[in-house]
Amino acid sequence: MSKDKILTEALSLFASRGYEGATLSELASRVGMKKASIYSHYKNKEEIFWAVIDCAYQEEIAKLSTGMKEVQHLAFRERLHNMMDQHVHFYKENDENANLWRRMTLFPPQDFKEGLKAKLLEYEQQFNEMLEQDLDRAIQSGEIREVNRDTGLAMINCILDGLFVEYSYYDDEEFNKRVEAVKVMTWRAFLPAGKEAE
Amino acid sequence: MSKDKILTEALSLFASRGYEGATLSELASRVGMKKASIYSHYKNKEEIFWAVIDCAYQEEIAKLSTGMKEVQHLAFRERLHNMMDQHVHFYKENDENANLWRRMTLFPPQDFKEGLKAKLLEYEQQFNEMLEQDLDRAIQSGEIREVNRDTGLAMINCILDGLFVEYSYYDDEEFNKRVEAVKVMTWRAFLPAGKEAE
DNA sequence: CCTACCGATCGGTAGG
DNA sequence: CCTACCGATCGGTAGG
Repeated sequence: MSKDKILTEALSLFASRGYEGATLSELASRVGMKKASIYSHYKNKEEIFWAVIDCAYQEEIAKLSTGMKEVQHLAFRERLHNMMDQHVHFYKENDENANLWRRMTLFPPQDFKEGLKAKLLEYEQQFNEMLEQDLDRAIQSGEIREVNRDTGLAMINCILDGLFVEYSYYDDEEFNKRVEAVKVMTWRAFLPAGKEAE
Repeated sequence: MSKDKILTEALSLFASRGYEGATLSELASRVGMKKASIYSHYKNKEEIFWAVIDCAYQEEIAKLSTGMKEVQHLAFRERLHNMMDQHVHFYKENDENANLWRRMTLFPPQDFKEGLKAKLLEYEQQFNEMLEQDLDRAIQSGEIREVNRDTGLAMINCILDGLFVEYSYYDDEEFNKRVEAVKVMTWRAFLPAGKEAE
C-alpha cells in the first residue's frame, strides 16, 4: 500500500536529514508519486512524522521485552553482556531506526519536543523496570556486589548511551574493540568484593 | 567589532538550530543589521560556519590541557572524578558550545562531514594522549589494577560520551544523581583486585 | 493520483 | 552598512 511505502521512506528521510531537512518532494519522488499526492494519504508533514514515530516506538518496545525475556535464565554477567550486544546489534541492523531515535532524543524539532520526551521517558521506564528485577536478583544470589539499585541502573544506562553515540563516529573495527572493552570494565564495576574477573 | 558579534551569535544559532536551520536573516537581526550586510564581513554562510568551528575548537583544546595540568598532583581516583566534573561543568557553563559539538559530532551537515570528523578525532587524540600517561602512572604506582591501556581509555571515553548525551535529556537533579552514580561505579571498575571502595 | 498554482522564505547579489 | 532584488525551494491547496 502506498501509505506504508510513504511511512517507510519517511522514516529513512527523517533519520538522515531530520524533520525540517526532510522535504516532501524528495519523499514523494522516493515513493514514486508527486508531492501533492502525498496529501491524499496524510493530512500534512506533521501527521507523517507522528505516524513514523509511533510505528518505530511500537517496534522498539516489542523488541525490548522479547529480548529481555530470552535471556532470563543466564547469569547476570551474561545478561549484562548480552544486553550490550543486543543494543549494538540494533544500531547495526537497524541503522535508520536507531539514527531517528538519536536525532529525536538529542535534537527534537522545537514543536514536538514535549511529545517526544514523553515517549522516550516511557521507554526508559519500561527498560529500567525490567533491569531493576535483574539487578535485585543478582544481588540476592551474590552474583554481584550489593550495589545501590539506582546507581547500578545509572551506570548501565550511561554505558549504553555512550555506545549509542560512539557507534556513529567510529568505524566498525574500532567500535567493536570499544564495546568489548566496555563490557569487561562494566562487569568489573559490578563484581562482588574479593572476587576476581577471569 | 561586528565581525566578532556575528561569530558569537552564529555560534548560538548553529548550536540551537543546526547549520541548515540557522538562517542568515535571524543572525542579522540578532546582530542588529540587515541580512545583506553580513556579506561585508563574511563571504557566505559556509565561511561563517568554519569561523565558528575553528574558534570553538581552539577554546576547547586550551581548556583541556590547562584543566588536566591542574590536577596532576592528585591521586588517580580524584583525577578521574575531577575529569568527570570538569566535563559536566563544561556542559552546564558552556551550554551552547557543548551543544554545537554534540550536533556536529552526531549530525554533521553532509558537506562538512569530513572536515568535522578530522577536528573531532584530533581532539580525542590529544585527550587520550594525556589520559594514557595518567593511566600508566596509576598502574605503576598500584593505585589501580593492571588494566589494558586501551580498555581503560575506552571505558572513560564511553562514560563521558554517555554523560554528554544524558545532560540534554534529564533535569539537573536527576542528571547530578547519575553523575555521582557513574563516578562510584567507574572507580570500582579500576579498583585494584582485593582492595575495596570505601 | 495529477497539473498548476499559492505565499513565504531561503542564500546570495547589484549597486550605491 | 542599506534598499531592492534574484532564482530556487519550501509546505500546502484548488480542482479535477
